Amino acid sequence: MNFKLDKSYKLCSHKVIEAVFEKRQGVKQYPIAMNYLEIALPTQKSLQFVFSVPKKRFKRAVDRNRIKRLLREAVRHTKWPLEEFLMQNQRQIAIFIVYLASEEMDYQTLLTKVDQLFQKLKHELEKKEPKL
RNA sequence: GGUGUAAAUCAAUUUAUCGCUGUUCCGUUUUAAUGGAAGAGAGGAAAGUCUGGGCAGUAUAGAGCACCGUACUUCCUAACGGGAAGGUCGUUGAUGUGUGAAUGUCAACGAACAGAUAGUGCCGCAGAAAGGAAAACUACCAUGAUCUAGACGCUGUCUUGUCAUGGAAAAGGUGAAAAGGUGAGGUAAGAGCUCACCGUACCGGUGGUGACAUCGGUUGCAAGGUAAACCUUACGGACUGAAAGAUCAUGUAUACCAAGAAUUAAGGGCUGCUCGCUCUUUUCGCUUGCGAGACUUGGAGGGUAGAUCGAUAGAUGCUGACGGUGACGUCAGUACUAGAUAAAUGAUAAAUAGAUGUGGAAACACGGAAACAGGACCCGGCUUACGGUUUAUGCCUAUU
RNA sequence: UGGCCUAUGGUGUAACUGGCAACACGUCGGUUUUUGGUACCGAAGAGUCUAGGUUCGAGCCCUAGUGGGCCAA
Repeated sequence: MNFKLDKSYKLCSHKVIEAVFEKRQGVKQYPIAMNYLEIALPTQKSLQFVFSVPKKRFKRAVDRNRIKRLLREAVRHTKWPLEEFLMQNQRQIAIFIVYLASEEMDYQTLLTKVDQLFQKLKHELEKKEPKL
């Protein structure tokens, strides 16, 4: 089980991010939305993430940073089943995570939500496999 | 005890597990990945972007105007619109002196605090009049007239009214503001008309680096407010902004450079037309001034996306001595690796300690890191947000 | 990151050089109509984003803050 989440998991390429939003594939579980796309990434990792908290809802940088840190912590603990599944099948996906709520939530609820989302995502990817 | 002001100071600590971003060291292999260890990792405002610099690039012979900024004095500083000390003025409180107008002392707080006889503008409504020493509503005084009414001592006199001419600028009302103030003399009534005192202006002496202070004198007091209205004076200011800029890699326009050649081109004017003469063009606010020019050949390389540098040891902090009223300066010692890039400091569990608060007579119990807030080239300030602790001090209240 | 603009009834805009905050639409009441609309008559509704300052007087001038918007890659 890999609990690491270092720089190589960070999605930076403008082109890939734009592509993710053009496809509009996503799973949602309040207060989090994940847009994803299966695409060849310039890394050996099978996953890359963007964490986003809108400035319109959270005016202060302190609040945005705090929520992003909590999300990153939750993802770090729950991503391993999905990552192993992708590694076995030699697939790569980019994920754009957006925080939708306008209030800060505690770590435990975020952890369960993120876990549920990754399970959903895994199901959808399993369904799609035959097409490829 | 309450409340205000000023200054100083803190912005939790420890352990375990799982992680994040740099640095150093030791390994592994496919040399760009990966494993391990050590040590480092947000603020007093990191914020607002209001300012001053460093740094970088571009521009610039010089001068004037325009534009922008600053504005009591002296000093500090790399510099400042910042700071220190001082001056003046104002407000409030306390307390004196004087018949009064005024004025002294103490304390706290505040001041965008140069110039209003350089000029221009504005001052609504109200009011006679709002800036020209002007005006005359009520009221005042004098002289004349007699159409009014009344009294008496009745050919007249007096009082009152009305009208006319003149005096005066005191009183009233208006207004934010009405042209020195108080007291006395003076006068037909009045008036700095005169006098004393007060205020103010000017001149001179003394003290101070200076703003100013103080003393004395004077044919002055006739000319308000507004410069956060235009403006005047003095001083200062080139522009851009790390997304600056440099290097690497990629490899192409005619902006750039050099040489050659040429004195040409476009538009306007003079003329019926051509030639010719003459003016303008450009330097990006304008003028003056100084320069340049179409074309050909050669050189040199633009944009997009990316990497590295720029980029973290400095006008640095702390301690001590000396100089200075102080801001601050000098010397000595000592300490200090944040450096990310859609952007690192987190999560979980426990312990220590723990303000306000709640209950209680007290002991104590409960409760629980909590306010404002997250670097983005770096420093000096200012402003704004905000929790606690300590010290000093003004005012109010209570007790002794 | 740097620069600039703006805020006025419920909505959209005025208010010139500082001097009683105006207009349209909408809202409400009435008249007309069998009823509704149209039309006509009338009324209410801001004290100018917030806090200070300058001034006799501030929507306007100055300072600080808050919200909204725009430009530069």
